[in-house]
Amino acid sequence: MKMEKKRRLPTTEVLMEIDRNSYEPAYMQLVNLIKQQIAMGMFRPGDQLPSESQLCSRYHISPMTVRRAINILIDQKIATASQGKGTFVTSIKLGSAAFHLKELQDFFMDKNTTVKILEVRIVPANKRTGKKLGVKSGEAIIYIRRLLLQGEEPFFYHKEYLIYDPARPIVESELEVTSLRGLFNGTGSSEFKKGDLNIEATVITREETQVLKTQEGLPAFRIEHIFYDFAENPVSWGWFICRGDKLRFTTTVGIQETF
Amino acid sequence: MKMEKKRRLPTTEVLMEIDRNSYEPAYMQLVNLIKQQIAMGMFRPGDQLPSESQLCSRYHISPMTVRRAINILIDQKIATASQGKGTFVTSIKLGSAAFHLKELQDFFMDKNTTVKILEVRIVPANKRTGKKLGVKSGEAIIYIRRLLLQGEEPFFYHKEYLIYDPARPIVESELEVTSLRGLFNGTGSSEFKKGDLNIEATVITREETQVLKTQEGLPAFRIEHIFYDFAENPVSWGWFICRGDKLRFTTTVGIQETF
DNA sequence: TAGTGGTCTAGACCACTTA
DNA sequence: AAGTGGTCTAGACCACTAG
Repeated sequence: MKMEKKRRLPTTEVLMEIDRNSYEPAYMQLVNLIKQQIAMGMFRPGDQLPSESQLCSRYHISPMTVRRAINILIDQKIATASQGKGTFVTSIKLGSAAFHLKELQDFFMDKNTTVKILEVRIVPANKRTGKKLGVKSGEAIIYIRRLLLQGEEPFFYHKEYLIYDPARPIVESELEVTSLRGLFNGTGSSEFKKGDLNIEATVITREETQVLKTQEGLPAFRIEHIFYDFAENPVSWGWFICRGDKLRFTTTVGIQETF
Repeated sequence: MKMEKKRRLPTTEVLMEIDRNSYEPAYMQLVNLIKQQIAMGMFRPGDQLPSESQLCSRYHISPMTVRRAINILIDQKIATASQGKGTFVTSIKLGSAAFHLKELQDFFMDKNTTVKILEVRIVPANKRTGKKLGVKSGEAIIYIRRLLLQGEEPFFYHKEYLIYDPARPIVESELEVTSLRGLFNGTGSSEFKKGDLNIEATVITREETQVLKTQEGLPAFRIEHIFYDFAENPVSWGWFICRGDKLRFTTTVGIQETF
């Protein structure tokens, strides 16, 4: 069965050329052309792709253009190159799969999404929060609890501890959805240089049932975050709890259908 | 506070040059140089980076080399470019965060990891499995249950439904860890063209407590997969259940410390 | 009109692999 | 020695944006 396919498919050979008048750049056309050939089975995982010079003369484009196309295939994990040997089609790797929080972004961009501030307080840091934020136990920090709703329905519960800077008053707008939305799409003022994120599976606790209007023991995601300023000091530590039935992450490995 | 920093930092100016004798390619040196300048606060989110021609003359490298460096910054989501306007530093976006299954890969590459086949059967497809695998209800398919252990400790429970091809006997080796390991690092024979993955939060069911030696109701991840062959037909559908206390995904957004 | 990024050329030299 | 990928040059032309 496998052999039969391997023998049959190459007969449906495509002899496409690069269209120099297309709006689509030559290097992109080449990327898609090679992807299609892989998808059709003309090149199988492990097979060697034509060398750069072969592709140059075959499609009448310069080495740099071929190079660029191949680099794209390589960082899409579709091919690997090794100097002196050649470029080879990779087989699909689960290890290369990545789940994007972009799916979460949609929640935040939704116009029906609102943020309800449940609580804002200045509190003394305890041992744990002090350690996370790099301040001494007992120092004043800001504690915020938010509830994110889509329409009437709560789906995210957010707790956050922030460095308290007496010189910088807590601005109302920072507490609203805008600050969270900015974090997701990058339009915020962004005092942050970097953030560490962490996703765990968890279950809804009794406290969370109240605000999320759901049942104790149901599955949930816990997305923890620490954000650092440009001096590498932590300024925000907190986490989102999201009902498991409201969120899932999806992705694809292997050849995508982008043509 | 913010203004003060902005005024103070640029005085610590770095005047590094590209070292043409370095093992590190010029374009990579430029990438890291710009990253460092961003990390130091010389360029803040929203700021415009020097134009390509400025970078060319500043560092005495050709336009293509500058271009390459900038493209890297762009697809690392550190900068955005728009034609006619310039290249700008982005603020960090949660939406660009990605969680990699590479962390899972470590489990599979571990030498202590073993696979115990709990069950292999030819079964008739029911309505649901038939739909997933694209066969009629009642047609014969393969059903496999595996348990993955690290040392003595079970951490993954895997159920899989496979297309049954009478012409291709079930090879013993395919049932062992090798086939799963190959899926993760790409060394397998890989009949698959692509796979769709899906992660949900869930809780351990009664059946799963038996094999995973844990308690009902504890949090867990459920990683579902469908793999397609080169003709785009589904050939495998299944899912992994992993104890929530054994697995977490981590990632970083913003400027990485790669220099 | 001047400046920006986006693409592309037609080579060159190097490092590595294989025979 | 021949073939491969990896890097880089010194320009060119284009499309877009802004004053």
